[in-house]
Amino acid sequence: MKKIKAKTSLLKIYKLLFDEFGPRHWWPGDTRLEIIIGAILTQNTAWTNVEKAIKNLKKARVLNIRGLSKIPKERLAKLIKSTGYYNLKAQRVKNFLAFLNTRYSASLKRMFGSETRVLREELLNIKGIGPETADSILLYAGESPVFVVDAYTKRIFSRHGYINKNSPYEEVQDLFLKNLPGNVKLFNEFHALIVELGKNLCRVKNPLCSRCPIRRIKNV
DNA sequence: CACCAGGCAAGTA
DNA sequence: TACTTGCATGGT
Repeated sequence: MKKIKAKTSLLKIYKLLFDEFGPRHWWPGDTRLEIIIGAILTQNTAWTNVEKAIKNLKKARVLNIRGLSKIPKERLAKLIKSTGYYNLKAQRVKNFLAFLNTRYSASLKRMFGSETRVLREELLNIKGIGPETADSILLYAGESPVFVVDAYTKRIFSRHGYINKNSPYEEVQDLFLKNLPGNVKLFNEFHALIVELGKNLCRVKNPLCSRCPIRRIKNV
């Protein structure tokens, strides 16, 4: 009977990544609204392209609830052009503001005062906000203990045998929720570290990528 | 030149 | 249910 070693705990992996990359200081953004808009704009897009758009919105003085509510969609699209999919994203930003204005009478404070599970469902009902964007909003703007799953999370943790590569979003999320303390700061940093790892080391298809920090613990 | 980037929705089979 | 495709600019 061969002994099967337990997998390295997620908390150990977190510590390993933190030692490797250090604090990521997420989410970059001055206000909750800026974080929310950034979450929409960064969909399938490099963050550097989002920074330009955020700067444009600030310069045009529309990065606030009233400004984004009133600005014509066409003008908004021009301001966020650098993020790609600009027509689509302009509509998505508009969709969020319409929701915020009608459901929570234009108050982020009231919105985040809502119960997390309820608010998550409401956000998912907005056209253009899927699970990753909704959870990013809840964690980084709302500071709720929600774990954000992205393509890197699935790729890395399926490659290392923690999940199947085609596991649905909520199943991957549960792995982290059930094996980590529900701590906002931890969830914040862990997701950011996973993105950093994905960007730097795990792009190759080879599952035995020797430079991967996770591999430094045997049998991970 | 090809490929990817902190996805999502709608359409097809 | 499980793929596929449109969306589109900017960096490497």
